[in-house]
Amino acid sequence: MDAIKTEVYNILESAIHAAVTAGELAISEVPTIPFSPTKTPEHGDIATPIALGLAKQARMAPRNIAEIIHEHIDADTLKRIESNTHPIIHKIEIAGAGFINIHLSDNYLYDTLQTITEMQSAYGTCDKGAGKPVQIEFVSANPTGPLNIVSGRAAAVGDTLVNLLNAVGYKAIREFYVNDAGGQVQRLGESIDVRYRQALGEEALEIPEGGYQGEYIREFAETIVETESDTHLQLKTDERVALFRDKGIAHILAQQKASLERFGVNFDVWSSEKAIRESGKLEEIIQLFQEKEYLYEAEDATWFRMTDFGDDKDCVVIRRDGEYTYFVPDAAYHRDKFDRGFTTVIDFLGPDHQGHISRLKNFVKALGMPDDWLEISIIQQVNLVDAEGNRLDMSKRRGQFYTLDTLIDELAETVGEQFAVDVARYFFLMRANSSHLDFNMELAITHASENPVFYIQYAHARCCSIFEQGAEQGITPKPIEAVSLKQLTEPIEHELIRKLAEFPSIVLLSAEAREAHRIPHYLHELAGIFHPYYNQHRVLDPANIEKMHARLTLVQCVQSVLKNGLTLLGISAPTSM
RNA sequence: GCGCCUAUAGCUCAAUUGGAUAGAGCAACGGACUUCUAAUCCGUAGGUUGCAGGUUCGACUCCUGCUAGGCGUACCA
Repeated sequence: MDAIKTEVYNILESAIHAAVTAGELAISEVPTIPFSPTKTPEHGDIATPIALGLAKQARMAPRNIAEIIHEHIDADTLKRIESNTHPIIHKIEIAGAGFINIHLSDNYLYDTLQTITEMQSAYGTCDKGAGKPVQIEFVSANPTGPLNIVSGRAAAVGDTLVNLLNAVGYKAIREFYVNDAGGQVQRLGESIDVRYRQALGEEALEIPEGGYQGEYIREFAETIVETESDTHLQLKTDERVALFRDKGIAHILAQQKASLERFGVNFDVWSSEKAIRESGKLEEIIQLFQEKEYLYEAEDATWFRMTDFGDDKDCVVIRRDGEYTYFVPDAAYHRDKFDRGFTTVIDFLGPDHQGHISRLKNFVKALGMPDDWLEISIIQQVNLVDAEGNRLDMSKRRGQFYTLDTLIDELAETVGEQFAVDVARYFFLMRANSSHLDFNMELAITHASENPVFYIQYAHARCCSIFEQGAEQGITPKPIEAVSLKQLTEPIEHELIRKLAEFPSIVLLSAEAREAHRIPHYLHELAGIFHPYYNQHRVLDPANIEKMHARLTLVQCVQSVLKNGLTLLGISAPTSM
């Protein structure tokens, strides 16, 4: 496809140059010619609005420009197109406001099948990223409680984006930043301490302000009592809180890791805030800021001149009590990312971190990193919608929340563990990151076509089933060289192949725009062509051997693309359902 | 008050980043299993893209101003 596109590009580009040389087109510079796949076959296979784009510069009507470009296409090429002997172009038409529509010859379709067959699981990949190292930080939930479903969404999105970036040639890694230092984990230690002492009979104790009320804290404290009894009561309170804090972090972190693993997300790097703090990097940064005169003292605290960077207020970096605010370890952490050599860093944050974006970017700028080095985007909230359409509220602090594990447990009850993960991942991925997501629990467990996950997986299973059935009848697919692809004459077969041909550009687009949701949509569309095809046309037909083999090749390609797409999403491609 | 996000079919969302006639799925209605899996397919219907302007050959997309909702705006992370 790429080679074909390039050839078409070159033909049009030289036509434009020729028109300019002939003095018929008054433009100073030939811009890049944009191509897009067409929405309807009437518009050919690919189209370009280049004539519309040149209209202003050339001071001519777009349609005229299109005509002129067409007339200046190399004479030999034109002759071959007209006589139907051109290897790739079947027809060039001017339509609408001045679109140049290119109808490709069937060779293009065969070429697509050839490419898929050759590349197999690599179909869809490319080396656009040129091996550039990219780091994606996501989830990064505080180690103070189980992962909620927003973290689940972030996990699915981040994981998939890493897959996508790697598919298009970057070297992307998954990183989880553990906030194992600071006020939140201190509160965790205090909360566990309260539950511990309560379990040992102390009364009149309350979870401190900002502490964690969750039942899991009580359970964990009771476990400590069971295994270690009351020995910790001998410690001073702050020592005991520190001990429980560390125990709690380790315990909850292990739980979070287990949940993520269950969800099919495996991080490459786990970074620790505590380690960053102990590395001395915070002091380096403070010193750097001091040298650059970004800091000043006021009200017994140290402030950063955020207003110099366009923010509406300055912010505290060292509190009155001498503690750093979270900005400092965060800035140090990002400096550390930079030092590790990533050319691009992407942070996915939760919806409650909106205020964070501009400040973090400003700190990064203050540290001298390029503006576009850090990309931050918010993964919007998730609402679980029950049968009645009611939304369940989630709050970690109030102690009642819907965890990622609960969600998968609940789904697994009806559809089994593997599909539970598949369905959850798909639902988390099918919306743009910036969109709020309504997770329809009822739809998720439906075993029918209205459930998009099953719809796509079923298409894959059907492909597999054809080969299985074929094998029973002693039919072995032939290698593509031995297949007459000309037998694929049905319009729906061409439509299917055109859709298959789109896959690599969808992958690339989705990776570069960081929009994972395009893959689920694409796969759904592909399945949406395959199912009708399957229904209308029989593949295994021993009465028509040549056609059968051509169709088997096509089905193999559909199967590959479905599988490759699902794999990018971390969703299984079942061979039977 | 200020900042970010969102507003598209009855519902949940897309729209190749400014291109041709705005598309899917649910929900509704009618039909198809002697067939490679009916977890499927075929058909019907659904729209002033929140409102008002602007930019241009062309706007769901960009700019301005409104309206409504969500989130943020800590010496918490």
